[in-house]
Amino acid sequence: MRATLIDADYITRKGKAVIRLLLKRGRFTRAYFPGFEPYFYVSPRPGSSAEETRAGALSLRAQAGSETASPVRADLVEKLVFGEKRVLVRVFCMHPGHVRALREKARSLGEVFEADIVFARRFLIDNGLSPFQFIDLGHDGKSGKEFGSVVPDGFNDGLKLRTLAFDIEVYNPRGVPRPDKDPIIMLSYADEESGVITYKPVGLPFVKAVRSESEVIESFCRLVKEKDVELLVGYNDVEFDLPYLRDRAKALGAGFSLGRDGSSGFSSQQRGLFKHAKIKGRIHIDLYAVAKFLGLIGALKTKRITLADVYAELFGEEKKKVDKMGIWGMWDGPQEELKALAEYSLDDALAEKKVADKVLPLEMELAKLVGASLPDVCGATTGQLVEMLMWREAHRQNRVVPNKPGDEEAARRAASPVQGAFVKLPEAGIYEDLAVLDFRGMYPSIIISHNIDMDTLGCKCCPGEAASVSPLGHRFCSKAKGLVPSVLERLIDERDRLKKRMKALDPDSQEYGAIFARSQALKIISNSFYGFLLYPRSRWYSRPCGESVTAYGRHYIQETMRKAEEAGFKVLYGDTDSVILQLNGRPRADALAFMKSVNASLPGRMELELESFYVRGVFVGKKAQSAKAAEVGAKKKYALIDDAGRVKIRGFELVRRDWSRIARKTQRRVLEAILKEGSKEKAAAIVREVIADLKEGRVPLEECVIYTQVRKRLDNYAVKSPEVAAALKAKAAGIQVEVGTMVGYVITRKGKTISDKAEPAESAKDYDPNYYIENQVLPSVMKIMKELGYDESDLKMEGKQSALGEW
DNA sequence: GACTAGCGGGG
DNA sequence: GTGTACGCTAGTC
Repeated sequence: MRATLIDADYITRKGKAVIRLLLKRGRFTRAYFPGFEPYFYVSPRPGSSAEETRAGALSLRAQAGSETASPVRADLVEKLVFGEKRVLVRVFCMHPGHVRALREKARSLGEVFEADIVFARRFLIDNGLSPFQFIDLGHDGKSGKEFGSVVPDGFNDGLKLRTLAFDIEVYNPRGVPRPDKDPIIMLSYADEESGVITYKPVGLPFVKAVRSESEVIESFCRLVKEKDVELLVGYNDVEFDLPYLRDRAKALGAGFSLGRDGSSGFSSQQRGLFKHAKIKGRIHIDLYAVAKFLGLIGALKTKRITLADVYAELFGEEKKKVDKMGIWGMWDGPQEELKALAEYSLDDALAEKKVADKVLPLEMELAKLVGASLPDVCGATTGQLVEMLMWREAHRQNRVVPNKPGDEEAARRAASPVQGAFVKLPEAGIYEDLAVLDFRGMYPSIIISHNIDMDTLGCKCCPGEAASVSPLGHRFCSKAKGLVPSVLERLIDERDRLKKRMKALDPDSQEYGAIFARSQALKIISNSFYGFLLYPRSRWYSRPCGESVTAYGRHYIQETMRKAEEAGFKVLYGDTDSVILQLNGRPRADALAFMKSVNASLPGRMELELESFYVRGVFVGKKAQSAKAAEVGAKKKYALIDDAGRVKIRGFELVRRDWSRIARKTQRRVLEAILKEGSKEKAAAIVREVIADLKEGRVPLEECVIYTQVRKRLDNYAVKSPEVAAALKAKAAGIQVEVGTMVGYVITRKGKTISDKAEPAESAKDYDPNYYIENQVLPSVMKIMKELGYDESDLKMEGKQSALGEW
């Protein structure tokens, strides 16, 4: 009988641990696996034999809580310890709760390994099991029945979990709601259907009115039960919604059970940064943690990880918003306000559901890949994900897992950064006829091609040239493949295979979507390995390995640049893994031939690729502002245009909303004039024209509005900046302003200081031309124009051609 | 700059 | 639960 593995934990029966699996066979069900014992390894200290150490281990006694713990047995196993074969003592314990105490005692016998892995995860690793895998139970699979073997049996790729998103609204007359006093007023939910539960009649078809707040809470619990929810989803509900529900239920004496066994609500535990809420028999995911992870890896660009911002970025549309400080007023207000609140509430749950459907496929692929449960994977950092995978891979290769560093060691590592990538800064100017070449997956391919690994480092078996010697002189073995390179190679090979398959599929098909998510997961993990080598808490930390990777990177990019110059190209720019060449009138085929010749000399799977040819580009030089900035690498700042007129912009602040539209628009027009027509004179003319328009008052007022978000309560601002001044004026005029509100204001002619002159967009009558010329348009275009030889006075000289030397 | 403290999301 | 984690940035000197 096959079932899909969802998660694993354990229960205790007669003093022994019994692994308990959460499975899906239509519905969620449990299966039990007795007989799996916790264990750890002891590496005999020098001078002691394995047998002596084994005997010593067997005589260990330790106090674990109220019990006296002792090993149940110990055997000898051969493992690779940092690349060397050694015989280790494997010490089995009666119960996971005994391990902590016994391992401390065991340290007297030698170095202890793998004594700090969660028991259930140990089970999954040792049995080659991953969540979302089919497993064969070897019997009829009746719930609760025990079984003696589990066989991995392929992945359940089409798995659909019954997912419910929910959200609460709370009465908040004092700003921050107080769970002992302020009631939950609405609760929204969304799966295939959606609705709002409340206790005031609202008169909307999706709203169900019950009699009391208690009934709102109880109706929700009933809903979860009746729908037999498998995956409950909220947004920051670990910190807010779930505890609030629990606290209100307690205050009201209402029932509150979410667990599948009907008895429990949820339990939360601190997990580093995040809390994690567990609901018995179901999966619970807080999308806030997921969104934060996506922000961390660059998959989300929004700075604020609010549901509204995340939704807007993922779907390119705004969700409904209300002023949160005014929620209590809407609840107390007229029927229309109440309706608006219900609509907002519903939209929260709907938005969560859409976000979940969009982001969870990737998290599920990550879970499959690293072999950890969905809740474990959601919100884990990339370092943690790589570690999870590495435990599994180390086990497969019969290698012992290195121990985690202590706090002081981690701090020491963090305080010792390595030299980063090479950057050749461009000379500012306009250039034509360009080719962009870059190394495909540079750092991963360096690691694989040079077998960079803590165990292959310092090779003595490969004589002379046979080893890979990094530019820093570190030697890496060329015979025995290291764990890191071998895992990385497998991941990249797998991703290449998937990419090939994707080419043959319809991008809208379900299969394509599934493969895309897996390919994304592989990409995320592959790209995390370099960081993992230098991540201060990494078990596989190796400064020599990490610094060798960047040293090789600098070597290859510089070599490529040197060869390009040799081949007659002009190297305009180079950064980390890419170079921009000017063809100097030579055919594009020459650039391709050059690329081919470079590739012929590259080792292993390193490969230089053509990103694209470009007709024209503008580069803005950026001087390194500090030693630290130079180390990190100067920001890419250039814009390119290709044959088809597509513009590629890097590093320019074109889209920031805290500039007025006239400033942003002019900056864009200037850049386009340069890119499309190659004319800095045209660009200068545009600037002069805009300055004239501003002076003559021809620029519409709405182009002068500057938007800023109020980041904290207005009375908390010590300095009265223009946006704060405008916000205060808006508030005085009866407009709601709270944290998060977008304030639009215009700098007017009236007043002395900038703050005096700032007027809310709604009430502004004119604009101060001087301010918009000097503080908006000129600074934004000068970012570009300065580098092309203009200074501000050139652009302010209306109509006149400025005297410019050649540059 | 160099360093520390505090916050993130939610209503 | 054999366990534990971050990173930015405003504010200060």
